[in-house]
Amino acid sequence: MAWSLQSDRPLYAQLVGQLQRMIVTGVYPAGSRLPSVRELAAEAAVNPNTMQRALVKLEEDGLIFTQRTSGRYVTEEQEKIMETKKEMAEQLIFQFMEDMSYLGYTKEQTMTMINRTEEKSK
Amino acid sequence: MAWSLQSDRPLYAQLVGQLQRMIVTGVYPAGSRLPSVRELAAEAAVNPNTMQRALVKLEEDGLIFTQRTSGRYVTEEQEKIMETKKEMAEQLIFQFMEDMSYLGYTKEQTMTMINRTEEKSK
DNA sequence: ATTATTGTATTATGAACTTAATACAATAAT
DNA sequence: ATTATTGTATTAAGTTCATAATACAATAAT
Repeated sequence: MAWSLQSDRPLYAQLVGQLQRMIVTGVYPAGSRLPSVRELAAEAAVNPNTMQRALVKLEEDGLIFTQRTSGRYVTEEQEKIMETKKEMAEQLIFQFMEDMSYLGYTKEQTMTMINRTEEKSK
Repeated sequence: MAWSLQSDRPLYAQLVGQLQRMIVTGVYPAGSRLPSVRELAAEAAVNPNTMQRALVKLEEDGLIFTQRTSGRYVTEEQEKIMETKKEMAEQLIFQFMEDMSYLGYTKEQTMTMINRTEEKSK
């Protein structure tokens, strides 16, 4: 899963989302060490300050913690991670259904349209 | 449908989306006149310059046109409007399914989760 | 003990966005 | 004919965002 960044949203906000995604999908498992700020920034091709800002936000949310000069680590609490994943999915669903509703589509109509789409290959 | 604006995206971009939505859902029917820039800006509680920017974008997309000093009008082409609505829905679905896929959910799993949600009341 | 890496902080610069305050030409309304 | 409303343009100011270039203390690695 590459870093996909657009231009119509603040970078740091997008980084938060992508890092969350990497954590809840096991790219960085519970308890594992994250690459350093500088490494992550290089990977995502952004300024270290910007990556730092995203990481601080993740720490505020309790998804990662900092070990003084050793680096940052994903929380040990597997439950916290699973809960975050669930919340992310629920938020996606809620927002999507609301958007479709605003466009005038009922749940049934939306389901029908989804069924006609191609499954994303792995 | 009220103006719901957040802070993590440029205002004018959000205004474009909301205006599109109002047009494709018939709040402003084909051929009808839009409120003036100043009126729309007041409604949305934004600066006229910002609303102007959004309207220019809508005009570039061919959804509205300008009559010199009389005001702006929704396109007469009903097909154009329906097509836009369809594109908006397809874009929502594609993005949603991709996001869910990134979280590790298959189409079937996603459908199941949607089925468990409450239908939004009208 | 020395070196390298860690997170963190600071200052400066520029771009994008938004608001504010006007102003003007064209024309619809009166 | 006069007035009001229309889209449009301009200039200034402030905020947020992002990058760049450093610097420093703590500590892991050597």
